Amino acid sequence: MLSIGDLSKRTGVKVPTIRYYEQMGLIAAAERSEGNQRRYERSDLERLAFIRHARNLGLDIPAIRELIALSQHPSEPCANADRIAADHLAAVREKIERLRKLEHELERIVSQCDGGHSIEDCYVIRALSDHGLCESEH
Amino acid sequence: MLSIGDLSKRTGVKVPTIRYYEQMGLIAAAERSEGNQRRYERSDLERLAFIRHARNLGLDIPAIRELIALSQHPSEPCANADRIAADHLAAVREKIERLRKLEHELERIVSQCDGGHSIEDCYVIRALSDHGLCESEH
DNA sequence: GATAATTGCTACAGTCACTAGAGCTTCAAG
DNA sequence: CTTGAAGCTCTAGTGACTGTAGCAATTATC
Repeated sequence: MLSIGDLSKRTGVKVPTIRYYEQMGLIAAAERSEGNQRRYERSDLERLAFIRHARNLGLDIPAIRELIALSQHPSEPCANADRIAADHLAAVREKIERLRKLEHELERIVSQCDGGHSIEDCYVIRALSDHGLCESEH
Repeated sequence: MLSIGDLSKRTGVKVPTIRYYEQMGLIAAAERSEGNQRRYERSDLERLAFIRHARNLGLDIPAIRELIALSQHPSEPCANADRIAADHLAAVREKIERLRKLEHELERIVSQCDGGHSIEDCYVIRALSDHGLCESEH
């Protein structure tokens, strides 16, 4: 039986975050000791590792909840799990695309300004004031 | 003199967002009509366009506040403006890096699962359960 | 000029995934 | 048996808005 602190140390998930996941319904409400403290088993360790891993990959809590629900029906088809991951991948790719454009624009703006003159002539400020100086929409 | 709705239509910034920017000190509190409604001038249009442009580039509100303050001292050196933009560019690049790694890992996970079998054998679920199946740390 | 539709006002709650703090109780070690 | 660490609940704060409620003012139509 592990205390919440033990579970935290073993999974790298902070104590308040574990309680938060319980509140969000990602992990079952733990058994309690006589003094009302949470006591965990090995299976909670695995569950929490699953959650942490999914969060590290950027999945949000509803998606994780759904994946957990799915994982509890081993004989069901896995199309839904596949879809969740694929949708997330698509979202990640969109974010990258968007950030790439920003990177481009910022690169261009920064490269025209070496910080060695006055605000009056500063390309950073001018570019922000006048969208016409931009190459792409954003 | 423009109403807040006019200003909104002309800049593409939503009405509540304009009020929010006022509250955050990005735009001066507007003059009011007899009936206590905000009335704006041409200069507010420009200011708001500046803010919107900076937000579109991903700059946060404290950064924008600083840029606005800088822009009001035209003869000061522009090193600070340059630094804000360069720092932001660096942050964008870091985000892209991180998302690239996620993309890679998700790609790998998704490609091993065609959605045509059962949860039991689902690579998406297995990969989330077992970090050892991952190629990189995350 | 009356009425109706739109727009505006303030203030507060909600978003997401936590994180921090207050004020208290329980536990483990010496 | 005492002390300090760890645990408990509850509330509020993060960032940049967005949505809602309940009004007041303005504009358009008749």
